[in-house]
Amino acid sequence: MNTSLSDRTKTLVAADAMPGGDTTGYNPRPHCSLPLRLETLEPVMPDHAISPTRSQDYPEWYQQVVRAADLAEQSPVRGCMVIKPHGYAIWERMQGILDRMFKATGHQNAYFPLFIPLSYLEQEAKHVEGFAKECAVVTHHRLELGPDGKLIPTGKLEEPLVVRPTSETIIGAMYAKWVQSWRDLPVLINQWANVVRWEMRPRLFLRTAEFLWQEGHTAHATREEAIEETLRMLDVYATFAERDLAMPVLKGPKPAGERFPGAVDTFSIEAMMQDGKALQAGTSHFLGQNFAQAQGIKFSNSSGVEEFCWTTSWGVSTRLIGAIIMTHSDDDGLALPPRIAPTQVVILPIHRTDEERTAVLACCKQLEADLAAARFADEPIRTKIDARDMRGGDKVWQHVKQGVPLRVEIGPRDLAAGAVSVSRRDRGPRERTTMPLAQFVAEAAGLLDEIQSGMFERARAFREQHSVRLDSTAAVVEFFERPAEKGSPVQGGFAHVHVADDPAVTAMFDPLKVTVRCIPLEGNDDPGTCIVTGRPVSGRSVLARSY
RNA sequence: CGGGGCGUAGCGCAGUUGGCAGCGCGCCUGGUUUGGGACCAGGAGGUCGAGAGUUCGAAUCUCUCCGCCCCGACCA
Repeated sequence: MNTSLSDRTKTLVAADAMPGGDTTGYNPRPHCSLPLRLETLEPVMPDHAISPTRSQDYPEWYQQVVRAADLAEQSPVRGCMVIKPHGYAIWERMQGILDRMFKATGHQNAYFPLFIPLSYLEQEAKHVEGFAKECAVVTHHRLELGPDGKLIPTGKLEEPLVVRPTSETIIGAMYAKWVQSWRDLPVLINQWANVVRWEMRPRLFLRTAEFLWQEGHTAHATREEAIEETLRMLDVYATFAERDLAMPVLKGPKPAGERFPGAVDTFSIEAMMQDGKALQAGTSHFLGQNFAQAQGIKFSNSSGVEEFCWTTSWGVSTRLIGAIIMTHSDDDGLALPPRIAPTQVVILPIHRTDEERTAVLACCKQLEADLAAARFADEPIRTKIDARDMRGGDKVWQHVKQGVPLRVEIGPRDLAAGAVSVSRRDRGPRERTTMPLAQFVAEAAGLLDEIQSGMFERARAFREQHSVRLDSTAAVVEFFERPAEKGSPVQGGFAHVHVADDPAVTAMFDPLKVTVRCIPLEGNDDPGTCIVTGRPVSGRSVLARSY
């Protein structure tokens, strides 16, 4: 930004408001004083592409990252977002990988109705209680033109229909018809769908009135088999989160108060976001026979005796996109783990003349083909040539903000030298390395692998750094009330504490806005006594603030 | 649904005795540039969130409604 002094005088406020031409346009100091800027005589250059930074204003930073990466935006419908192509491409990656994992564990996809008869929801007492407050209800099926030209709903339905907040009841009703014999079991079905939960306070990806997800619903002959399924899918989610999203998670059962309405046991994977809060990134429920009894999902066992099925359900949603953002992104915008990135390598041609353009583009296309022939994570490397006619710097920053793992620039000088210049999203945005083109082709997959594991390690180190073992209520209070350190958005973190699953525990930490997230299944052979009730417990629970 | 903040060009904002709707960025065109978020010139773009009211006259005053953001209650 080579602004002359006089120009700067004219554009001071704007320069300050738009660091480096950031199109998000966030302006933290709209009334920036003129003299202050003139004194320094420095061009107002940004330190970061995203403003505010994480430590300045974490929630605002999150929204700016979503916008700068062009993932989604608010729709005209309250609480509902539009998922834009880049955001949807990430979701499609997630779908692709998870879908393969579901199939590999024996599941099939099917599709059930969006609408659920009101009476179905009433079948399971706790289930109604849990979802009643956030249901969209369809009561009419026709519109008529009123005298004032406005449309009026008419044709009242006999029985109102609920837009599914989850599909246990409608799917269970079908299972009741499908299952008769022990030979019909297990039923292992998944559906990719949208659901609606009329949330009070929506946030892009993290909590929207309508969201996309998958919901697996299974029915089994025995309790053991259903529990095994519940834990198997929890493992699938944990593997996916850690291997593909580079997001370390804790998995374990939730306390009674945090259970899915109608479940006997709810297990979750919990991830730590960069502000120290926990995000429930996936859940797997053991439903016991609750739904089977409510809906009559019965079978004759091999002895001819009629029994109720044991069912499970499990799901992850577009919330995972929010999880990626808050796990990996930095003050320059989104950073995508290579395995989930829709584009892993972006090739940026640099040229002036038409001859240069032709030669450079030819080289780019060859590189694209070479990379497609190379493999990373058992797939061709996903490459995009960005030949748009716009300034190079602008283009580079767009890809930084969109989180593309590797950027490759090819200009006439590189062409002459048979080289490329390579930048990594996990390094500084201005860092570049020049290497022979052939070497890059050979090493690209390795680089992606290094970025992937580096992102995971960094996230894990962050979580460990903000995790503590605490042994008194006073220590817990101190941990969560201690103000964030300068330059850090983190307040609190994960506290591993001995607590019983008891209302007294919930009440104790309620003022801190801290809850028991889960009781980790792994590395938790650590018996002790509950710091609130004094009862013996077999291991530590994780206390945290959560999304 | 409670508390707080806010709705003026795509984005960020200015516009307080009510009197022609502005600035910057972005966008378009032309030119000069080009290995790093360029410069010059010209241009397009707004029923000022919606409705009602007060007034000769409303972005500005009054009322109602809608939406967004933050904090709470609820949740994937």
